[in-house]
Amino acid sequence: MPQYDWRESEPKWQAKWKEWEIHRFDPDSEKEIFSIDNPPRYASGALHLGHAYGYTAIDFAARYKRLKGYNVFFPLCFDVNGTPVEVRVEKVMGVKASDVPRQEFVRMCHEFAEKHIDEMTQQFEILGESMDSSIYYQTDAEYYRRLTQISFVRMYNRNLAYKGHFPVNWCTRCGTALADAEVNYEHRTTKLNTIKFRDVETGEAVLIATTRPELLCTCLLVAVHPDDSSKAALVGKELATPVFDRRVKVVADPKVDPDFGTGAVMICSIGDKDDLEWIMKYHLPLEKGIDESGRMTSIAGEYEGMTVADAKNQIIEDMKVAGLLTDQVDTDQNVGTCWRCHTPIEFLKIPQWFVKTLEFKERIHEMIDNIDWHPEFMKIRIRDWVDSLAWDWVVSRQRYFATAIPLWECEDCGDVLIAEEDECYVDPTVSPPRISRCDACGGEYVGSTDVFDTWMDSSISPLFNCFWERNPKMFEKLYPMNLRPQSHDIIRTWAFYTILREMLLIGEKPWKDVMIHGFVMAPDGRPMHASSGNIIDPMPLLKQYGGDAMRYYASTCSLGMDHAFKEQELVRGNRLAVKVWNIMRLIGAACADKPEEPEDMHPVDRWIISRLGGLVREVEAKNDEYEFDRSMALIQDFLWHEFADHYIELVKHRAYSERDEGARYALYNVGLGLLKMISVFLPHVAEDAYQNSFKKHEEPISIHISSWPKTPDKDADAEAKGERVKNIVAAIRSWKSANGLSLNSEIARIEIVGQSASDDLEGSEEDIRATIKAKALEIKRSVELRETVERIRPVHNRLGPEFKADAKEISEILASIEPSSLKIEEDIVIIELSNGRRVELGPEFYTLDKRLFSEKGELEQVSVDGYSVLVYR
RNA sequence: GGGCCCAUGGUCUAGUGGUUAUGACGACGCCCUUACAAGGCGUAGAUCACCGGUUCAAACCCGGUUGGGCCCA
Repeated sequence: MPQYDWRESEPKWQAKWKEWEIHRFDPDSEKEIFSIDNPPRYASGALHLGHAYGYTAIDFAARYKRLKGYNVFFPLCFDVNGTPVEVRVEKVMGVKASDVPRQEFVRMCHEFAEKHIDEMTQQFEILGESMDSSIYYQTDAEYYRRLTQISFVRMYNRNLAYKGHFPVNWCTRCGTALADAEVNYEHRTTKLNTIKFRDVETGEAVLIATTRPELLCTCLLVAVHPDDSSKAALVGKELATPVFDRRVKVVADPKVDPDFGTGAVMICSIGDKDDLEWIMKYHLPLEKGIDESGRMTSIAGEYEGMTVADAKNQIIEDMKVAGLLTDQVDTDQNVGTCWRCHTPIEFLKIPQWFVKTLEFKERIHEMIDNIDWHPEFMKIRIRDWVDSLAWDWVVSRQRYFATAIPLWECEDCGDVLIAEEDECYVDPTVSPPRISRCDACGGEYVGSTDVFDTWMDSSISPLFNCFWERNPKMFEKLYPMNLRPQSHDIIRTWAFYTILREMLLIGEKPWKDVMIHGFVMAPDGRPMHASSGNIIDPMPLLKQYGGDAMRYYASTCSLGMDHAFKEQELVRGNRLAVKVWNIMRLIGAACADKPEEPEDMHPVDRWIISRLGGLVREVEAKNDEYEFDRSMALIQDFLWHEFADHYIELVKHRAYSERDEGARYALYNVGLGLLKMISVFLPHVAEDAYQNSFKKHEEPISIHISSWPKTPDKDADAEAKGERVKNIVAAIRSWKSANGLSLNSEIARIEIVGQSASDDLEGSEEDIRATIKAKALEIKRSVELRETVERIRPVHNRLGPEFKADAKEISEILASIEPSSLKIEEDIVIIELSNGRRVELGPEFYTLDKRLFSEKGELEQVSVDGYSVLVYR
């Protein structure tokens, strides 16, 4: 007996798909396009479960749309930029970026990333992802970075980008500015120090609590709450700081929390965003106590040159010795940290390039509203983010491995010489400016050593995909794209920046739909973190279960939600693949020649065909909303139970020996329809089964470029009839099993008793008899046997609307009636309520479970769908 | 502290006003039905997180509480 072996099958079909080029986007085709703004995979090398799930969810959309007849644009792409690569190169190569010549370091980064790309491409293949290498890109290539630069030049020339001189988030370890989106907040415990300021006039001590005593050297102001009566006398006074003896004024400000610390707060330049607000509000000068590398400046006097942490410890020690520190307690704080290295950020005033954001909030909102968000509630998240923005987007970084900012600045007067568009791509640290001397002052132009935030590259992925600035005709044809798929953690970055950039550059939304998927969590439901030791490597799982099994896991994850990883779903995925393969093998055996649609078909044949049509419509509806978990649940339930357990069992007797055309036609077409729908999820086993059982009768070289199944009109009559046959047969099979009989054991005789049984089951008699292996089958209107009521059941949804408040009591009385004492006349049940009211209930308000008895006991009875099925052993 | 989402048998999960509350994995029992024992038929196992409210009727709608996740401050 042959068995499905995914180890052999999966690599075989992966190689064939490549050979056949079936995932190719055809730029010349007239077919409607479905384009996917695929997230360029970050060039880190290691595949994690989140990738395996996320890219597979996207692949579901790609494969579905291909079957629906679209010319699908689904690029293979990699993101090869930025600090993470730099950090890893520094670690792996044991170098520091600042110690190596700039171009040499950049070259090392390129090479490091490049090494991973083949491996990552292979990982995608193992997962059966249908990305197209003919529309490949990677973000560190000059063909890509050229567009980043052109887009900046254009924004600069339209006054949408500018150099700003105000404080920015600064990572002292990475030595670069960071956007708000790159700042994470971490809970930390730190010391809240109560220190003594001195009233200059009276010499009295004034206690102030602070977590950052090292910033005393830039203390500018002390604030108290205006309603704080105990501090009212201080307002307007002048205080002297400890250690540095700086003179600062006291003001009353409602932002002060009178219950925190001592109720008096010191304001320095610049400890945190609150300080910054106060500095703006009171027009205080900015003093630079900390430098770019995180060391104290000369303002800090004897602490100059120390790191922030050392300076803090030292100043606390010194104050202790001097008796200026009165108290130290633990306090929780949220500290902003660098997204990459988790170093606490500082606010430093270092000139940076900005892209205007704040003045476009309204237009961004309009753009957001014009996009379909899946799930819908993700729209709320991006709206909240837009509303919360307080600063423009800082796009310059003081790093190396990223797109160069294409401009030169005059050494003397700061005049900016921006590159011409046709100069791009240009690295101004290498290429000389086109004008050697500054027009204004004759000074020398020096190339900018700043690079772009890598989101400046990522946020034009739709423009790159649509051949912007390369092929206007294709751009017209492709833009806007159909779908942006991504995870929810980068709504504030990738999704937001892309909408902003395309709005500024094109004036139109980048995509019609956005699909946001969640995270794969550890099996315990907590996030996977190296520090928690709960990271699951998908590669051994892929080796153990295969690509289709991993894809099955992905198909169980609902859109937008986080999901605890469950290995049991891979087990189930394996089993489903085997089941699919076996079902299709049976069909192949019965359909050596292609069945034609016959004039007459049995009710069960018409039943399964009609039901498939309904399923296809439901699956389409779910797929169109990107709710692939819903459609997979529908498909597998139908395939395994309705089709395999019921329909196939019902027609086996006809399909083989009799070669009944109706059965073969239904088997073939329902089987192929199901196989197509499931090929979106399990592409390998679907291809294998297609090639084995269908290909010889079908045109398409692969199931993945075949057409989506047709949807025949609903045949309500056949559906009702088939359902009854199914239930009768299932009940008898179940009865056999319960009685310890093997399913192929013979039964002497079956009688099916019911008012309309002969009409209902017309044409299905032989399907029933042969399937349950009864020697004789008879259908009767009634039977001369004693009938007893076993149970009476209230119909709640009829009783409720009719009897309102009394419904509950009526239900209880009905359910409590002893069946043997029940009196029914003309189908009317009469009961009496506790309040004395007499109620007459028609048959619509209750159902009766009945049982037939033979005095001799030679038969058993099974109730199903209102029929009595009498089984004579 | 704010926004969004979630809470259903041992585990994961379906279920947006009336159901004997779905299925999967696991457990147990029976059955080798010539597509499949990686199968089939069953059994056990859930006071639907908690407290209030709306309603004739709530797992489902509303309010609150607790716990978890994501994002932000």
